[in-house]
Amino acid sequence: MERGRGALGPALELVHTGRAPTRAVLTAELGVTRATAGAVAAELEALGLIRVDARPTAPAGSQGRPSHRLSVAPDGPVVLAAQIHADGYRAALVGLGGRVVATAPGCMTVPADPSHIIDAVVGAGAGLLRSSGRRCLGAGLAVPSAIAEPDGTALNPLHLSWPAGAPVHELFTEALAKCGVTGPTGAPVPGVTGNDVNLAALAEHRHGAGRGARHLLCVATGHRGVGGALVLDGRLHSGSSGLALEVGHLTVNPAGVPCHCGSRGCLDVETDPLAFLTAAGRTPGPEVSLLQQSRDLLRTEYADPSVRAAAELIVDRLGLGLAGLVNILNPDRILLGGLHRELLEADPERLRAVVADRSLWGRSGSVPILACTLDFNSLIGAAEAAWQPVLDDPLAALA
Amino acid sequence: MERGRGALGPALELVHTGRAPTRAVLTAELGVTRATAGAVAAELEALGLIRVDARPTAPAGSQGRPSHRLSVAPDGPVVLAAQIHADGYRAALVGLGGRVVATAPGCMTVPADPSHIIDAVVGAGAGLLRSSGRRCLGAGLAVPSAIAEPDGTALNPLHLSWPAGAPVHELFTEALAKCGVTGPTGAPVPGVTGNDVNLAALAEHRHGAGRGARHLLCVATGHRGVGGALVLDGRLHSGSSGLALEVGHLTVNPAGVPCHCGSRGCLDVETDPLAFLTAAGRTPGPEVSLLQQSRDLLRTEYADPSVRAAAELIVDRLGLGLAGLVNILNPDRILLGGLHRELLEADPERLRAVVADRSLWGRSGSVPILACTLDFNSLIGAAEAAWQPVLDDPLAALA
DNA sequence: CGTATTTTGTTTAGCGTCGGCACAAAGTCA
DNA sequence: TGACTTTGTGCCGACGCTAAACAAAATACG
Repeated sequence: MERGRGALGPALELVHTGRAPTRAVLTAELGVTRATAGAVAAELEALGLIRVDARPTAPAGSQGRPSHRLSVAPDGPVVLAAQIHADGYRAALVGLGGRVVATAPGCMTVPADPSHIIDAVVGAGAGLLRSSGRRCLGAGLAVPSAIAEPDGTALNPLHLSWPAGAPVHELFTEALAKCGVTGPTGAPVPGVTGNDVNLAALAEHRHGAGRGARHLLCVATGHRGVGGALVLDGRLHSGSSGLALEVGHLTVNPAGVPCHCGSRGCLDVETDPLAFLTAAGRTPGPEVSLLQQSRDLLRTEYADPSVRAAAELIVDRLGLGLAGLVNILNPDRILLGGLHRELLEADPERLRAVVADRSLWGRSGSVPILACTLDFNSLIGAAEAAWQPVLDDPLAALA
Repeated sequence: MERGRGALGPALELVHTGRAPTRAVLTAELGVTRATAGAVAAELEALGLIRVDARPTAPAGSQGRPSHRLSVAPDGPVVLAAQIHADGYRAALVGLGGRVVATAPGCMTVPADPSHIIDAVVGAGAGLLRSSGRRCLGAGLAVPSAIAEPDGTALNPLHLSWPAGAPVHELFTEALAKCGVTGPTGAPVPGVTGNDVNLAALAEHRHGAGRGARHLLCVATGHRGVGGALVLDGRLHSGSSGLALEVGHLTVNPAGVPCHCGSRGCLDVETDPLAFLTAAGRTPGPEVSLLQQSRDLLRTEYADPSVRAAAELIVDRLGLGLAGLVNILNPDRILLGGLHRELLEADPERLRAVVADRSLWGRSGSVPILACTLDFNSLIGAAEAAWQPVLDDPLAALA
């Protein structure tokens, strides 16, 4: 008599996100009886997804029977996570709980042809799978471009020198089949594809600085342009065709530089690494990434008045853009990544003040603005997206 | 053995929105067996919420056994709907299916003191309830101001000359108790309060031009300023504290007039009725509302070049604002109300072209932009919000 | 005109999931 | 050592559904 089938998914998600360290809190979080929570935990353990400690652990200074700790199975199944960025690609195996199980050395090839690069990164992931010998339940790919749904084409892979409309999802699926990345049924695992900032936001919500937020807004800039993402009640909001949160074309400087969108003074061109370097009077070199150059500048020469002034200028513009987003989305937390994160950490108060001042209700209850905390959050996010079917229905996903 | 308790709410919602005209389609829509759908329908009928026709109706040119029509119970329970606007207030009783059962004559008093007006409108509604003798299950109030959640205070009741922060929800709840608007338990019915544009969007989604949209964006202007609303998967998205979709401060004219928000050229001041009248070179008179004046001008003098030019100017700015929202929210449908609706109908192609041109992915797949179709949509929306608990769990709401 | 077909609705039996409850286990507190 | 607190399990029944057979009411067709 197997019990707790309906609660299986929610329960796994609670353990996955670390919100259910014991069966007792699982009981409370699920709102079921102890009997059900126990059965659910037993079934998840039988499925090889979670581990229930044999020995109970007594928390200091508490009475009652000590509870057995619940955790993600250390040798459980994994998903293949892949990321393509301006300078190369990266592949990894990620278990439940966002644990990186194995990583392929990050390759630094300029990703010219989409099909080659996707084959290469999936090949690297497949190699990790073979050498680790672990079961694979899914695969996710993060790409620095808007991905149209449901076709899965990359609409603006600007700094990848890919053709617009590249069929990323199709290529990824084919590569997974070609490289023999198969699931429990023997068929190739399903592949999910997404924008890197979107996936990073998902990862931060599950395992990083976004934990517990109901309406999480994420804004980041890595190379050129600015990306945004919104996680609502734990699910990525990607709009009706995957193109939501293209925040780069909010006007933040009416007298600013022209943007390819036809307007001028867009967030995209006014707050990215190039804008910062230019504002600081530096000419970017070709050797390292723009993000790296601006990060270095910010960290080593913040005392220089011109650098500081440039940072403040960018912060003010970013604040204006964030305020606009706050007026529209009313998030309960904002996370910043890439250069925006560095700018926040350089002067947290200035950015918060601008946002509070320029958003309509900022004074009454201002929004917490925090830095992303997860390393490789886009990669972890790709894994999260791949885990989603398992979290939604563990039994179906393992069948 | 009562069957179909869990599916009760979804089933009622399907009948409520007219998407389940017979038990057969109810079966299909719910994804359950005919047995369950039949039991659910029987139970809803027993609760007095829906009606199952005694005689079957045979659709022309179809074989098989003709089905019995499902409809909302004509003499079922109602909710009290109330609306306060710049020129007065309105009260009505609304049944399931958005049917207005009774209306109090719209009162045209300038609503100076919140407590008096709310007492008056609830009093009018209570009078309707007494004379109709129908059961009341809830009450909703639409207000032309952002309403902060969860406290229910009106943050910017600008054209009501109310104090900012007026405790609208509290006053509404008190008025309901004072006027003896009681539910099945004998206790005063719960009151829900919301922004008028938000509620209008909800109503349009359930019964109007928004039917079937998964991501519905609504933008409207009635008097001064511009309001927005977003309905996601059938639920109003009001942000983490009820303040989302304050779309009025998107920049649509960098060289425009200053706005009270500190910026200039905001949607709020560049596309409202006053902006249109001013652009057409007219000085607004005090006798009728700004909306009425601009509507009259648009309808009767559209041939006048200055009027037409003003309309096109406003349409271009509105298009810019909508394009910004499309980039951020990626809705699958846009609905316009108030003057914006009139402007759309005066020249649909121009607005659609501007939005397609200025939104990032507008060319590939442009968003349908339609006019609101429901009369008194804010009022109906207040009723919808009041019906929500019943739709979520009919048994609990009737207990 | 009668029979087959199609579609709708109902009845009955049964199963899976969960809650309720009693009981057991493993610690702290006095 | 015994009372208390908290965690975990076994058993039973209730509830909410599915499956499948049956019944009903129309059209289609020979």
